[in-house]
Amino acid sequence: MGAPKQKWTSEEEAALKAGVVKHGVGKWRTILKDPEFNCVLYLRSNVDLKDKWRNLSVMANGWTSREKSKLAIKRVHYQTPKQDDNSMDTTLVAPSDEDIADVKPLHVSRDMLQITGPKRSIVRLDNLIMEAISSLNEHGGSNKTTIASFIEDQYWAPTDFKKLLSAKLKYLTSSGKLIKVKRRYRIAPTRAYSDRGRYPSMLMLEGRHKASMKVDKDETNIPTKSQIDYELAKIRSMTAQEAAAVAARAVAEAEAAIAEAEEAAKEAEAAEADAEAAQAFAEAAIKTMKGRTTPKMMIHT
DNA sequence: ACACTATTTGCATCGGAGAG
DNA sequence: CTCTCCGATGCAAATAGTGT
Repeated sequence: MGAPKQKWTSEEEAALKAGVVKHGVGKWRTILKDPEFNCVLYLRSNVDLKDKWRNLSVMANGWTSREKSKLAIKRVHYQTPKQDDNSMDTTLVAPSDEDIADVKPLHVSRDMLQITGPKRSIVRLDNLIMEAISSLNEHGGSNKTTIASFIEDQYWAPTDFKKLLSAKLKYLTSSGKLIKVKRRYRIAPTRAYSDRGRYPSMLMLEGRHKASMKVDKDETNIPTKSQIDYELAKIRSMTAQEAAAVAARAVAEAEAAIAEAEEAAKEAEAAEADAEAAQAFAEAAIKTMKGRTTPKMMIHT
């Protein structure tokens, strides 16, 4: 074929993984534009990134090249619910059995479950939770136990699944994707800018995006174009060793971020446990009160 | 000026070719 | 057989053009 094969170096692989951790799967252009990874990946195109990620995913799942061609990254066609992994639109349109949710190398995030079925291998817990709530379709939402049972019935869950689930529920609630009422979770209405399935990204820097920029500036730290140009110029002048060092640093930072997130999840879980204990105590107290009062005097809660 | 439609542009995926 | 490259394709957003 045209260009000679350019084998992926470990630095490039690391940068790609770090990029996916930072920006998510499918954000190839964004990863490429990120000054943190561009120094290593500047020789690659967005298609290259996608291809390599496909390969990594296949390897991580132990599929052969034959299976790969049929199964590798078949999933809901990207555009239909075009979105970030965290977007909740997936939950509204539950994937069919034919679909394969995000296929990712296992080490990128522990926030996924292995699935015993022949087609699915790894899906994000976020999506499973949304799928569970949506499928259960219980009036007033579903509680944690029901959601856990639903997921465990269908998928292989890791030993610390309950912990992960609590943390994730907490996170989804705090981020507004779920609404928690009396220990039941239900899906929150779709947010404005996710209805097109696109989250703000570096692409917004491009001229034609500027006019329509709706991003809350307090939430994003978007560098100016000149800053990016400067970074890119700096990066391009680096030697291979320097570039590799920058990539390694990027990976280390990404790993640190993951560790931090996991720590935060643990704290969230502990907080939730406390809250649940308090609620249980309150309910017990109310029951006691009810037992002591005549029906006429019962306080309506 | 505004609304609507057509065209262009950018990005992502799929699936196959072929070098190594 | 694996891994990379590449063409075809589809979708969404931006932009240009046109009518009222």
